[in-house]
Amino acid sequence: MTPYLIDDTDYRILQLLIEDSTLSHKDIGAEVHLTGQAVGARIRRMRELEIIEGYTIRWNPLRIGQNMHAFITVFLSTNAAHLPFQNFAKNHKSVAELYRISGEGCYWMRVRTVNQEALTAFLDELLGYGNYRVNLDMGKIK
Amino acid sequence: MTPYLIDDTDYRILQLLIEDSTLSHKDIGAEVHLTGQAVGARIRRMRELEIIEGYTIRWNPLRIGQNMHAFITVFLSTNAAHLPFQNFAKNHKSVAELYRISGEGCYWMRVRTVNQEALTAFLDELLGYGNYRVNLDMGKIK
DNA sequence: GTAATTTCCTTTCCGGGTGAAAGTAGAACA
DNA sequence: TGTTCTACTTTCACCCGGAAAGGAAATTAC
Repeated sequence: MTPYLIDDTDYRILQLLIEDSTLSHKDIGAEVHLTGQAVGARIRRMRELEIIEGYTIRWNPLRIGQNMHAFITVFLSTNAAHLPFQNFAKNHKSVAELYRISGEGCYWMRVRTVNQEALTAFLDELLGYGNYRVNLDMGKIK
Repeated sequence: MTPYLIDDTDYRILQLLIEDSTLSHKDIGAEVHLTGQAVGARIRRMRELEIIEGYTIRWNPLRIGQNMHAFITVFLSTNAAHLPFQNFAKNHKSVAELYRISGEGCYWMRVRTVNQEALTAFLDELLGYGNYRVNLDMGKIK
């Protein structure tokens, strides 16, 4: 499969970077049969096209005591509730991700807190905007 | 809040790296009042503690035609279905994330496909293991 | 009270990665 | 055949990152 806007080589470079973004351009080049500089140029192009949005790290919240990880579906009954809710979620540091969704519910979000009390406190706040359904992470499989 | 195992300086370094892992140790040091080498040592320590698991990129699947993004809750009725399902999900490239969950449902997963047909095909396969509830991403807010 | 140890930092130094610039090969097209 | 464009390689200079050595402060033992 050759994706939109990029060729197979770009796609392989992208996959390598997703796995390990510290790979040197030279090492990537050895994989895809290019010089490091050519790889650099392709990466720069993908950044300009905003295919690559930035560089970040994979990290483990559990290791620093962020022990609760919840998937929450939010149900809002009135139109007026949307903006206040969005502001609440955007500004709350426990909300790691937030999406508008189709299907059951209005929003889906990923929430992380240090412990159960903090999650309960979060849910109490959330009740001010609408109803919710919570699923707790009981183990990452993939 | 000072998290488990690491001090405030480590935490600030971690946050900076999450935002942009290409920041030089020197620049991070300027933020947290350390030399680049001291920052490097702290980062190395966090890697050894597996707080930092690796370096990766933030990228936009939409830009290369990965147009469908779905949050799927899976319901399995029999014990025997779990292992086959896990193998299916682990090996399927459309499954971006997979968690065991508490609450309604047995598993939660994030699925990305190029288009609606591919998602439908995926769901047809999924039916071989159990039932599901699908929510489509209609817009990322955070 | 003082010496030894540990921890964490800074300074110094070297290998190697990255980006810019210049040059080259091949495809598209009139 | 000549022109242009694109994508690559080569070369070069700069800066980053890790290793090693040295120093300051806190902790522990006697």
